[in-house]
Amino acid sequence: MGILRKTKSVRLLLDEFDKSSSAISAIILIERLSLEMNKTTIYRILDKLEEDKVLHSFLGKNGHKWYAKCKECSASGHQDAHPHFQCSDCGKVDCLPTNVLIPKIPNRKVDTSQVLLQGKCEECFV
Amino acid sequence: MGILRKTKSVRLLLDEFDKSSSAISAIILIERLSLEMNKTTIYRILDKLEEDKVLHSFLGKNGHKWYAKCKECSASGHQDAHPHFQCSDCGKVDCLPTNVLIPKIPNRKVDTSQVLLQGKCEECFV
DNA sequence: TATTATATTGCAACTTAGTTGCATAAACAA
DNA sequence: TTGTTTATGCAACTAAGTTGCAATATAATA
Repeated sequence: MGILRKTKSVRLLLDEFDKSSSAISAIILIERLSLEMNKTTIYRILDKLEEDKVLHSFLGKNGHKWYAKCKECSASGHQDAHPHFQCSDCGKVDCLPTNVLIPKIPNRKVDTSQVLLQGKCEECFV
Repeated sequence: MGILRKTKSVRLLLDEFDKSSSAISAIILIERLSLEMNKTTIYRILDKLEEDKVLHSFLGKNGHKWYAKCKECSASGHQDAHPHFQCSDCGKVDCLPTNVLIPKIPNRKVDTSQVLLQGKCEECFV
């Protein structure tokens, strides 16, 4: 089951995602909210928000978990077929509005796909 | 610098990749070769083989590192634009010969791209 | 072949992202 | 306000991957 009670911790976490349009990693959240709540709480709330399809998660370049607000996810069945872009300079991660065409693979059933692009973001690419 | 000496450990590791056409995770190698060599040695040799473009690496579904023999990598500049497929049932990982078309992203420079597909593989998809 | 310089290995200890169990505290319905 | 259930904090744990260093194997040179 997902989120059942709107606690202070849930509100604080959601605030962070409302503040920025970029994705946020669990590590960054733990750092940012270290005075407000425990890391265990953060991991648990993130899990639930994902279950509730409020957030979607994916892995960044080091295999660390990132989260972003779901927009078109609920409509398309939470497929997250959009690519994620991580800047190799500043580390920032964004969801790209583009859709990547995943080719049909013979004899296999593709359920989910993750596309991670790396390079220079708008600010670091001068 | 990459591999300089053809040691017993290097040969044993390369043997594993010659035996199977699938990708192999560092964890699996550590398990398989536990009697032959130390995990530190395995991580170090994998690093060097990747530097030498003999292997390429990518992250599986849990953020764990996987390695596969390079085939067209050297030609295309080690871009690894091919997708990797991980079976959600048996866990096996393969390089797919297909190429995924990565769309141009305005105002950004894309250097590398990773595509991980998950679903049922040929054997588990009945 | 013996010697020597250098690369490689094993080991133990460490780092760190994420998880688990349990006692306590906060939500919320009645 | 009371009682039931959910959420939280804490400490301890798990596991992938890393680091420093002493010992060993490789390969070039004499």
